[in-house]
Amino acid sequence: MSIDDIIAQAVAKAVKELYSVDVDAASIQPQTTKKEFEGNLTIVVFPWVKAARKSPEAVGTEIGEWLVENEPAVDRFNVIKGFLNIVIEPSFWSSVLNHIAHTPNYGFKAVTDESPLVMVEYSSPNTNKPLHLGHVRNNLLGFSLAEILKACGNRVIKTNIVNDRGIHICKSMLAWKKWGNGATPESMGVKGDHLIGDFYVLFDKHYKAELAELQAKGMSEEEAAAASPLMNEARAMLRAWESGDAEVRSLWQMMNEWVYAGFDETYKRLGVDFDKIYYESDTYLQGKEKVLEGLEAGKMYRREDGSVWADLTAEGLDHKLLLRSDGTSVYMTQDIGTAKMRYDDYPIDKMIYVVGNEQNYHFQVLSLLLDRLGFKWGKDLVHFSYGMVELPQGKMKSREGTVVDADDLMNEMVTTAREVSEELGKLDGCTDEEIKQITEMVGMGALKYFLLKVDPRRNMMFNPKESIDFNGNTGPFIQYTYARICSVLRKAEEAGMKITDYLSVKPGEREIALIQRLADFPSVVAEAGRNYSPALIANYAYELVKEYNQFYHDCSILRENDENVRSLRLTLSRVTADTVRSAMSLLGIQVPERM
RNA sequence: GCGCCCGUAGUUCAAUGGAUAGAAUAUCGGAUUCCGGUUCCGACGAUUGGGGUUCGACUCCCCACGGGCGUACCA
Repeated sequence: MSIDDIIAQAVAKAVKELYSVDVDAASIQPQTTKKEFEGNLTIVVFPWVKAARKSPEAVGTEIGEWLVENEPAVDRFNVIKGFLNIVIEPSFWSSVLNHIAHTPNYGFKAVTDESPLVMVEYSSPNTNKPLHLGHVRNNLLGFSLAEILKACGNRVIKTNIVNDRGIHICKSMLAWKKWGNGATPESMGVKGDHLIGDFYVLFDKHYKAELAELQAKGMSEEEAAAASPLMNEARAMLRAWESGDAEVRSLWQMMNEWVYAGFDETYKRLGVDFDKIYYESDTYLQGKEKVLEGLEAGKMYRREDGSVWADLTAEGLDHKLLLRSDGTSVYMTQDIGTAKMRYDDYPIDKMIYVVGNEQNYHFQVLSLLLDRLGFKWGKDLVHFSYGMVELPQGKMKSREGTVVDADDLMNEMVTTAREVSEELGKLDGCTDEEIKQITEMVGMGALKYFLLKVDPRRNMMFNPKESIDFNGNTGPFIQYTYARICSVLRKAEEAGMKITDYLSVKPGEREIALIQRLADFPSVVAEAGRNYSPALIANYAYELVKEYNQFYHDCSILRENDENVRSLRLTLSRVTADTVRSAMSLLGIQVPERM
């Protein structure tokens, strides 16, 4: 049982005995005492003031006195306004540390076949262009969320839905056919996803030129768009694709394979993966089927032009198109089909979609539609809605060419990590292979930490220069602290230092603060799971290393002569290192033993 | 127009309805003969504005102002 639980239960008992009020101990959440007051844990006593018919100060004092009398872990207390600050018996903290050091895996709930099954969808790229910074945030959030949910005792299936069909793919295909001269990733020495992206851009360039030409002849913008031969050719290609035209299909397949090979490389470097990948080319027909079923059951309606709609005005929303007048599917239809396939494949308890907040409306509608179509999980689907990433120079706009490419970004981060390390002379004496590994960890760690430390729901500013700073609230700073602890532990081992019994040691203030912080880790993970927030873990990791640095600054470790005190400090160091590594791994970030 | 989200130090981010709103960075000043000077300590500096609910509001409600996103037979 944690110290928080011990105090919460004791307080509940005190309130019951003193004021005859029944309180659920779980509802009492002791807070860490602010540093300007004396104490370790703080209880807010306002909730019981009314029942006690006494002043907040009196209630705090009475509960405090009761605790000192009846709870051995409590040494003394003070009351300020309605806040009861409790000082825990110092030697108690040694046993807390000992308990943490001997609890495997922080006491996280083990995952069994009975555990809830959560499916997390993330990444969800289009196959007509390479991944960019926005996808990077998505991928990192999705992966980290999956790790956190696993630590919270869930079975997790990571899934990806690849948008591999539609007019946008046809544009790339058409451009390649017209102007590609048989180019392949091999012949051009370019990653497949970039090659296809280039042709997509090329299509757009020609299309724009064509529009300008037509408008110069006096057509309106709309007329020009409808008349554009290039666009009509792309539309024809989509129809040919839908009807299963062999030539179009084989071109489509070949080009998609190139893109997947490129994506795989990017995913691998990002350190993310998937248990099951779905393709919209497989799911869109199922969605169509489902919608037609709904139409028959009177849950949807058909308009004169043949298009199929759902009336959501009763739910306070608008009418939503589900099948075009030509019978083809839209995005929503595909998502319905994808949901159906997934729930056919897995006994899912909870579905989480990691998708940007520009699609909030889409998921609101999807939830209603799935519910209406009889999917019992529809109502409870979770849209993990995250904010956009902006840059110091402004927003990313693909039309203006200000998109930050994921591969370029990763290269840049690792190169910078290497430059900084070399400048500081940190990697002297390492082999090339070691340098490569370390700079990869640091560069990627900087990128990941910076993107994950911010509350996912918020829009954020990504500043590459700031992210790789070895100081401040950054990945490298945390990695550095970890490496330094490893260095201390190595030296202790080289010197043959053994861990002796430290249970009788009374830790000092610094040590207690660090132990208390370490003891918080499991509840932080649980909180991150409840709130779907990797940022809580990231900020915890930072707070933890800051706490360690203060301890490190004030207390000698290797030079301490009392071997029991030294044992306590070595154990504290080891547990801190383990916790840092564990927290960072929940973010998908690796930590180096030297850097 | 309508709907949703967001407004916190110069800047980037924190703060389950709880104490004097915390960090980082930048700027200025200081400590550390010592386990990695990539450390530690201090100063400066903020809740967009106006009402309301509450013992207590950055947080909840209303209004105004400012920003973002959506409202496609795009995905």
